[in-house]
Amino acid sequence: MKKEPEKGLPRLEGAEGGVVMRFAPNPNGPPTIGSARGIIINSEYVKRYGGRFLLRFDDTDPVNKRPMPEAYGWYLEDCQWLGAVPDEVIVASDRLPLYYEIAEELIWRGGAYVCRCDQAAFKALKDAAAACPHRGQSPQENNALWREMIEGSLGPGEAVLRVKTDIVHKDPALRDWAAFRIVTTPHPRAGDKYRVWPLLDFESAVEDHLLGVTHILRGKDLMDSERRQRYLYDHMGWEYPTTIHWGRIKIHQFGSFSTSALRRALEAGEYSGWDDARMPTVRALRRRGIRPEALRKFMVELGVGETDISISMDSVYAENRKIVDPMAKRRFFVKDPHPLEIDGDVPEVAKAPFHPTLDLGLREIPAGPRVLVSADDLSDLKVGGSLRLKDLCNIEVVATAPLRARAIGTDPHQAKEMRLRIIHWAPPAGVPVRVMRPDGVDAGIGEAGIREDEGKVVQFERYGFVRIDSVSGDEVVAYFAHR
RNA sequence: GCUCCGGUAGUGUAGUCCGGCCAAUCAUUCCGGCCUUUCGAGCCGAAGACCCGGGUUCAAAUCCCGGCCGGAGCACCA
Repeated sequence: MKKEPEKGLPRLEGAEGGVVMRFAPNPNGPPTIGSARGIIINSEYVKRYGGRFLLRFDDTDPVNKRPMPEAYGWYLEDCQWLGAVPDEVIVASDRLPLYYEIAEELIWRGGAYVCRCDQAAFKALKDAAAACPHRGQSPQENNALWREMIEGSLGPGEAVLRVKTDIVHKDPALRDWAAFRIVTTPHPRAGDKYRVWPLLDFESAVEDHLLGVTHILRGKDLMDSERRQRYLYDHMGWEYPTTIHWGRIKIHQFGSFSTSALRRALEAGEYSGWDDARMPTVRALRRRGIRPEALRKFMVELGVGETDISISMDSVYAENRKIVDPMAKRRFFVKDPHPLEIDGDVPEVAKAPFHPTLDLGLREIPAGPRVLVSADDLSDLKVGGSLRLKDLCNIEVVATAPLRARAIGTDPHQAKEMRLRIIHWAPPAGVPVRVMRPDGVDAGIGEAGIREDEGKVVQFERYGFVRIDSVSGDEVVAYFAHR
């Protein structure tokens, strides 16, 4: 029996009655392209089956992956921009009392114990599949020690609460994992209100149950996490949600990156900000003029396979081009401008269409006997050679250095008959433009009308699509999207 | 060392659970050609893959075993 081919995302097991799904980042930086995948796929399933999409901040490490206060808002902004407004926002660091309650119940149920081994000692025992001396403590003893952890008579490193699993489990990764540890470093949000913080496996597992999450999408690297968490669910008599794993994602254009590494590079001054054109963040893509629909389409087509994948931004760019091409005005931008003197009849003003196929009207560009052409086109400007300046006139080059030509007509049909190469140009009185690209910065002169396009995505003809980021008194800054 | 997961064209992806419709889907990329006053868009065409070896079967991308390759976990990180 064969099924019809699925298009888009694969069916979710048991989702027919609606789903509750969450995206659960640590806000230690802004959302990256990888985060976008989580945001988009989770919210896409909720759209498809109905239900609730939750945004939960797993911000329970004040030290190693210290949350950034600004990042909470960034996630909200980027979710909204991606068309995934959460139905509810949960912040783990606001909810420690809830976790304490459950921890206590777990202790009384005999599912957890306070371990006072030092880290290395416990690891040695664990690797030998041997129980530590504290494993046999009674619930009463454990509860007393747990109180000491919370009340402060035990210091960091002196005790952790462990969930009992199977100390002889063949996979060492699953043996008696730590659920809480003592941290006295103040939390960016909670300050020094708490000194006992849950670890991911406890916090995430408990929240998923509390929130009624039905389906969890997470990285393959967290497969063991699930197996660990199931012990907790068994102790508590809870039912574990359905899980789906996906492989690691690597992007050709950005290589491997981690939020922590990006943060260090940023702090070292290597980037202008989290929305630097070179950054693999959602905000950087937005600034460059990538449309959210392009990202959604791309992510849905990627699917949710367990294979580790290495993707290229080319596919995102292709999707984006389809969206942006029909609406982007055309503009002239000349990179590395060189002056060109033209003898003869050159129109004082060029009238050029804003779009090659759509009727978006015409723009007027001041021209005259002196224009600028790009250094990239110099190789086509040889003495005796002729070409067409797009929307202006046809010329024959009479000299290089300095560059000089004579006008040989304005008719585009003539150019066509002569099979002239067509290049673009800019007026000397144009506006200086800087283009911030993932691979560097281009500078040049653009037609003055670009000043009207602030915030818009336009196409610099024969150069690529850009978003006009800012227009100041004497300069325009554009962010490069793609060709 | 122990444990877990994966391997379909350059890159992704469908098909794998329930073997035959798969001489293998779609997208992107690349290469030709057409069209176009942009090196953009559009149109047409082409190239390109089941990791390897055994086994089961009338029949294997699909099931089984072994190998190889890749990724991950074994944190008081997420």
